[in-house]
Amino acid sequence: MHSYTEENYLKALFNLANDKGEVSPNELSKRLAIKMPTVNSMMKKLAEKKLVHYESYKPLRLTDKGRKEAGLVIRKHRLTEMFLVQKMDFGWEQVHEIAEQIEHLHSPLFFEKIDEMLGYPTLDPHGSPIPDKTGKIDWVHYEKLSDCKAGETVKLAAVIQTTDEFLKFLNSRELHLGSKIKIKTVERFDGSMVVTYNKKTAESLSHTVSERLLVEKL
Amino acid sequence: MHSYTEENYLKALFNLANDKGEVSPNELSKRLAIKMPTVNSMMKKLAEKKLVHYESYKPLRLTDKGRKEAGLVIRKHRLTEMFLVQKMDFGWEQVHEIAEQIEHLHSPLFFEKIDEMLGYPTLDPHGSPIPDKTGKIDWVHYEKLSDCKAGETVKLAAVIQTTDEFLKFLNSRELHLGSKIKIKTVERFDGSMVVTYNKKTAESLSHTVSERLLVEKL
DNA sequence: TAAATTTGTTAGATTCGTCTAAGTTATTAT
DNA sequence: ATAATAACTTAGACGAATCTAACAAATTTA
Repeated sequence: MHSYTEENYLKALFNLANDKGEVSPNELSKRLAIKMPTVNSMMKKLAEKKLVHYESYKPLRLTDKGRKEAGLVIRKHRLTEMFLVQKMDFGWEQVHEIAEQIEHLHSPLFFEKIDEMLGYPTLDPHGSPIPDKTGKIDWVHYEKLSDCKAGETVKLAAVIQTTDEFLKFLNSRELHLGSKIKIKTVERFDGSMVVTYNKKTAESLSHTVSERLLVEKL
Repeated sequence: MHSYTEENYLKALFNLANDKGEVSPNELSKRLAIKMPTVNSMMKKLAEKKLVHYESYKPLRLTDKGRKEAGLVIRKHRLTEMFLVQKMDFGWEQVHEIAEQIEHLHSPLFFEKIDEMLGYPTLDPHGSPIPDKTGKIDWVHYEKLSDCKAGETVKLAAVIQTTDEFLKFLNSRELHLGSKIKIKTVERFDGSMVVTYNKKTAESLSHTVSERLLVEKL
């Protein structure tokens, strides 16, 4: 079993991994708000445990084992978020903090029960995929709303970089997963969009917002 | 805020306290399965924090502050147990382990929600009182079944020393909180009792069992 | 390409919670 | 009442996870 701390490093490595699966020590240090030397020594420790590939001055990569462990922690996190929203009536902007703690519980029974109560969900409340019991993620390809063109109609499928403030912002605009969005115009200048959704009058979305919204084309 | 570890010491002190509110370092050491010197230094630390009264070679006592903090941890534990049983359909013998972990979460919101969903319960699934939001316990006086006499009819109100095995034993005998128990005979020799309950034929309960069952006289 | 900057590493210190070994005080038993 | 035992304390070590200071390598910029 891994410590609370180790689990957090694994999760961060997983979440930061680019298409090559590589993460720089510096990125990791910033993400965790932990100084580089600490990260460095933890990477050596995780390398000892065969969870991370570590070589001096090279990017970090999770091993298959490390990726699986990370996936299982993320699974617990996302199942928990789903449970909090669906069974305990929390808002999608409230659940991250709580799930950050519950994800570290050691109780297969507890998470199996949650999974069952939820009907074995595959997506969390923000539209992110829930890893399966082997830690694997079934990646679905969505497009960023910011990559869509005027005239298209799309459905909001997932939200990324889900900070508290961003989710509250979406709440205030009544934008939810599943919202059907029609793109009226796209500004050349700043990439902002005018859109309509939910029978409402036109709303303007900045590029900062639209690149964090993942959509499915209809 | 107190650490996970400190919370466990406070809880153990609370649970071990006798009528004088005193606990010996040795008892505490045994309960926590932590060696005496470690307990000793932790007591000094908690004394620094004004959570424990500590004097060399004297019994330990929680301060008012310490008792409050302990009560609040126990509150979270018992609310959690109630939630697991009532809302997640766990058995009363399954919830202790999970609650031992969840009790250390730092999220007032989470526990308030649980409390609300449960309708502000005052007893946990084993009949133990749930401390209020100030950490205070509303002690109710029940009698031990072992102190009752032949001919009496009582209602099972609470179970103490609730180990896994003991609760499973009660399950196997179909003894639940609320069961109405008629005491047929009491053995002089070993204190065992023959009782009937739940329309069943007579069952024999050893003294070891009956002294862990708290009852209300009817 | 050489200097400046950023990134990464090493070395050594600190805090927390634990331990063992050894000594001291209190309690129990003879 | 003294010896034996049990309870308690002190001293010192250790691993985990963190830090700062100083140095080394890689990258960027001039």
